[in-house]
Amino acid sequence: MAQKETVERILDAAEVLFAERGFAETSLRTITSAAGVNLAAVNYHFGSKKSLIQAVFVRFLDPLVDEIERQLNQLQTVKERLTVEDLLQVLTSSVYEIHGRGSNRATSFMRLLGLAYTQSQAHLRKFIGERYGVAFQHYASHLKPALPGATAADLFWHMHFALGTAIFTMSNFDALRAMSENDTGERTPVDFIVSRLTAFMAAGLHNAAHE
Amino acid sequence: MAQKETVERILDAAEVLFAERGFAETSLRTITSAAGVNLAAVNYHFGSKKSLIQAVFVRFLDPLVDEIERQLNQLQTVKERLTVEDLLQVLTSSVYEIHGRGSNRATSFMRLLGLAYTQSQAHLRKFIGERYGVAFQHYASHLKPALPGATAADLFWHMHFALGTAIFTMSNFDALRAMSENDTGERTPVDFIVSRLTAFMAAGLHNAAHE
DNA sequence: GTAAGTTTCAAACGGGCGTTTAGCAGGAAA
DNA sequence: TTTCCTGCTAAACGCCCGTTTGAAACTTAC
Repeated sequence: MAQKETVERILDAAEVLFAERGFAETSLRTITSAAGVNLAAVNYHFGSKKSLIQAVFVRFLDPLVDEIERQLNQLQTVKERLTVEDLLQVLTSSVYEIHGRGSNRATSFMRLLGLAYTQSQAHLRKFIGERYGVAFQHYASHLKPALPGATAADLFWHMHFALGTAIFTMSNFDALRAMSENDTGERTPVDFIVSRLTAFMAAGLHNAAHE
Repeated sequence: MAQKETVERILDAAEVLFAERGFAETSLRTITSAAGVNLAAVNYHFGSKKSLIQAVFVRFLDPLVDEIERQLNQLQTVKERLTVEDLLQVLTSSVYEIHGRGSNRATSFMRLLGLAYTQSQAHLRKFIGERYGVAFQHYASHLKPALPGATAADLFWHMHFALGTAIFTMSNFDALRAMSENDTGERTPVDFIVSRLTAFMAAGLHNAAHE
């Protein structure tokens, strides 16, 4: 009990602080003092800072990937060929299913996903690729029939364009919303942004098939 | 002469190394030894590491922003209302104009632009906003008539969706191209990627006006 | 109640960091 | 020739980092 509490508290603090400042910029001392545990606890329970970073991702991604898989399979029993819009919908509703609609844990974690790409943490990218590569390929395999006429190269690039749009937007969510509030004078509702984002991605993806 | 050489060599090394590893992860010792200059030279010529980071951005962005402005003005003497495609074309041809088509300095710098968003360098975002905010607004002002029917919120969000797509793709350019080569077995030409990227962005942007 | 095993803790370790300092080299000005 | 100034440099400063250690505190099992 006491153990689980410590581990859980470290993960909670690390998830928030990594998202706010990045991995290299967040020290173990900052994490452990925010979590109210001893500095040595990280190395005792996780072994190293690298392993802690990976553990943060596992705790979030494992249930999310399972939920996506579940929704994909369920949808397939109803429709034979899924549309681009279906596939994007699966992503957002999976996040909602796990965390509820207004969760800022989700947007905070999207920032982590973005950091995983842009920060120099080769071990993390390798780890994510190894652990979630199959699930990613499975999801991608549904996109091919949804975009008839697109070549393999088309698919690859347009999928990553869409991925980039989502990751960039989500990972800078708070900053963008603050800027928009400055510009237009009113706070944009999350649902509006999400629906516009998916529409943007869908329009771009469809473009892959029409050439 | 001797001075300029040292300053220039520090900027060259810093630009490459920051892009490869990020700001916090690149030490002044790494930069100065790569540049072949003394460690203290950075603080002597730039004052601090923060100022060095800003100087890297100024050296790249100042000429680029000027070129974009020039092309915008020139285009306006020919056409009264610029299209989305025109505006995107200005961006790519400005980069080409300054660095030539195949330059990897451009893609390397795009990575820096991405890092400026995602890394915790508040001073840098503030600096960029202050120095280039006006130019950004000017560019954005051309987008409004190009997308009739879009509200201010539509414009803001779709523009940042597009920005995110570009920054994410460019800043992970090498990694993405390596993945694609793994997948499809052949190396995608830069021109193909750029043209698909702009088409993706244009399709998404047009989507803002049609609702 | 005692032994064994787990978890927590304060303290220290070696190392890398950004920055500062005091002095050196060498051309320009007098 | 001397004086000044700018560019440069070796060495050191204090600080924070991730990790390790050895003992204390607590649980569990017999």
